Amino acid sequence: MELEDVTAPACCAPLSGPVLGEEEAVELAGVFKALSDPVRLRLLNMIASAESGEVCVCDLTGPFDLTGPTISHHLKVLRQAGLIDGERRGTWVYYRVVPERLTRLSGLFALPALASA
Amino acid sequence: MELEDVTAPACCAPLSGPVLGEEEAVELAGVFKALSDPVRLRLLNMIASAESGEVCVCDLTGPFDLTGPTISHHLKVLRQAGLIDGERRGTWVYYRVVPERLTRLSGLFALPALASA
DNA sequence: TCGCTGGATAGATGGATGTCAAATTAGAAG
DNA sequence: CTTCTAATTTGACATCCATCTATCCAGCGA
Repeated sequence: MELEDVTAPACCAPLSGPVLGEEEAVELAGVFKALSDPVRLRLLNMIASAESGEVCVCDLTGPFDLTGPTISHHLKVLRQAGLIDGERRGTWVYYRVVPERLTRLSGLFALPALASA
Repeated sequence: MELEDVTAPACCAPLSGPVLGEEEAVELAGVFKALSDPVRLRLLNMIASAESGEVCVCDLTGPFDLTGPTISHHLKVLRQAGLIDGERRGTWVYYRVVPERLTRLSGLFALPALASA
């Protein structure tokens, strides 16, 4: 289940911060691209709101009118973005969120006052 | 400079919240799609970090190795996502961020504890 | 070992998207 | 009115992406 994390040093400085370099912009855009699909957002929502903190893939296929491979593809994209992490236990695979990744994004949209005076 | 805002009722409930409906997911995904391009992220960054709170389009074209129409296109996407707003004054057009829109996004990534016990 | 099931991968395809060149609109100045 | 500049729109093109079908891999049990 190892998968290269392309977005390691991404973000942390708010969008209104000093200057967003081209490289940082590319990395950040990658994360947002992973979030730019309704199915992936719902998948992430289901995983993030799970009572046990994790969700079996077998429970993620049902709610969607999509084939298994498609769901698998979306989970892979979320995984590559570093937003979720998966583990195989026996026959089933379980996914959970990567908390640091989500809380980091939160700080991006802070605004510095917008003092008009 | 009027432009339909497709994302009006989007967001507010955190991603780890109850259940993300399909419609909400589509709207939210639209906002993230607008943020999923490096050029647009840098544009938003420049606008959000402007001293005066606004930036002339004429100052946004230079930093990029792109043509005017392309920059204009990206600004339109950000505008349609409700992230920025533009105003024409004489010959020039000035863009500024829509603060509510950015601060809203911030709350999306809050996590409820992740209590493993 | 064989077969069954859950999940991932590979390849193909239709639709979306970033980019540019050319044409168009909006103001300002002669 | 004409012309020049700033910015957007239009149309075209290459690329990317979500989805599918078919295939393959990993565990479990008989």
